[in-house]
Amino acid sequence: MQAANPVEPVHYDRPTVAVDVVIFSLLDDDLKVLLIRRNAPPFQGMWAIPGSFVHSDESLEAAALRTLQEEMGFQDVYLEQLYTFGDIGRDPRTRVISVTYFALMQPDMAQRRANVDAGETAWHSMYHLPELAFDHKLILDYALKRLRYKLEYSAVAFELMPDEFTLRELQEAYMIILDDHTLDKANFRKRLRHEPPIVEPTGEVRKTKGRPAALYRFREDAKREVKARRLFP
Amino acid sequence: MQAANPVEPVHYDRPTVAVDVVIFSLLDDDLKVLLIRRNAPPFQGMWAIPGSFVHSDESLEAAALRTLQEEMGFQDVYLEQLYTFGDIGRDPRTRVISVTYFALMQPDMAQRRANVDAGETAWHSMYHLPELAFDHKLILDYALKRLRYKLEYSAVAFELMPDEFTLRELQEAYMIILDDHTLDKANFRKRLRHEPPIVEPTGEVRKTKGRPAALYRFREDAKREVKARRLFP
DNA sequence: ACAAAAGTGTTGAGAGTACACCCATGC
DNA sequence: GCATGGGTGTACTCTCAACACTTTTGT
Repeated sequence: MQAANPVEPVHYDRPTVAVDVVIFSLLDDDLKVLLIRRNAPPFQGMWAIPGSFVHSDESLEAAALRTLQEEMGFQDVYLEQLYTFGDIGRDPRTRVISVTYFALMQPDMAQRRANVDAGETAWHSMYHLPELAFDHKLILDYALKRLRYKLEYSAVAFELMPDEFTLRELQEAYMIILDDHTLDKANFRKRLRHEPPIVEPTGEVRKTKGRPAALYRFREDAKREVKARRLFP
Repeated sequence: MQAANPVEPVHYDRPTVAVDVVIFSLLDDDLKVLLIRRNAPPFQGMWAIPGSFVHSDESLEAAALRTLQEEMGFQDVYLEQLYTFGDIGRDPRTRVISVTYFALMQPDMAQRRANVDAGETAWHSMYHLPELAFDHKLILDYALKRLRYKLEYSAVAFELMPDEFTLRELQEAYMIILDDHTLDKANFRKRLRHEPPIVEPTGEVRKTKGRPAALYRFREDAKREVKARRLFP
């Protein structure tokens, strides 16, 4: 709105603005994304990322949180803006600009989803996606790229893990998200010990078959670090 | 437009959508950004990032390119989407959602700016910014962060350099952008030799006082790489 | 010869990788 | 004891920062 000659924006033909939220979770040893089946044209019967139109009295992030509330029944998750898609033909009905977000949800949250609204929603594996409406395949590809990328340089993995976990479980999470099941156990753990350390033992253990595994939690300062280090505020 | 129950978006009260473009260039051994002085309220007399409202028949990128055309008279620059700002009160007149871009411009381009439109535009040092309208200070801070970040992992610097340059000039560019004038010459050059090499000698030299310096250019494949490696398409 | 800037080589510390090994528990 | 997974140490390579050094030009 900062044209050289500022004119009241109302003179312009305005596009519609939506938010779409890519909601990730780790369930059943797989990386899942929440999708909604469309029950009306266009793309009727196909799956889509949950979204809403942005109301004029709410911020973009508020609209994304409202979408989470509507689909999941709560909104305390990690949320980060992804990218804004605005090509002309992306919605065949009318011009829609979509500000996309991605959300990371702990598995216990993901499971107590109450399927709040009437629509048919389901977790889908990112590695076996159904046919998607609009340009949503593109959005998911991009979201995955960003998630993987953030995994390398920050401690976002925490947002997808339960409060307590073993180091093997954490390593599994990395391997699932990166789709690389060859990570070396010893080296993975060495990286966790690097300064500053991001996990700390709880003192408890989890019994498995074999030697019991120590339980860990994420350090509070590491969590703060994730937000501070955001390159995309 | 992907709500669980798709409704024609026209039912909603729609915000206005703008693009704002942060245009960087290296001039006079300084990192500069193009700003426009506002000649009407609000924020009259303050400086702002160039921008336009998005027309309903153009993509976001097209709107950003049109803004460049209007302010600079041409549009062949590096352009990348930055972030979308949509808080409620950011424009006191009405609700405006701003999709921001950042552009990198070679110095010869930046100099032949014909001050195309009537508004007062000027290059300002990123290190001595005037008071800015709206939330534009925030946008600039973020753009600088992203530029610095991209400098580390990709070869975007090329977009700010002339076609031919000496290695010292390239190092100067890095030091200006990173605001770190302690880079080691030998180590800087070693990094440039890493595979894959991103510069190649032209065979020409530039006379300075002292030993003449070999001229280099960026390799075409390195330029392509910059776009391919975009984590933010 | 000297100043000025271009350009290179050497060294040592630390990070990443591959891989082998030891430890605690249940049966 | 042995299977099962948890947990660690070592040795090798590679990257990178620090710094000293050599080379080519103009005056």
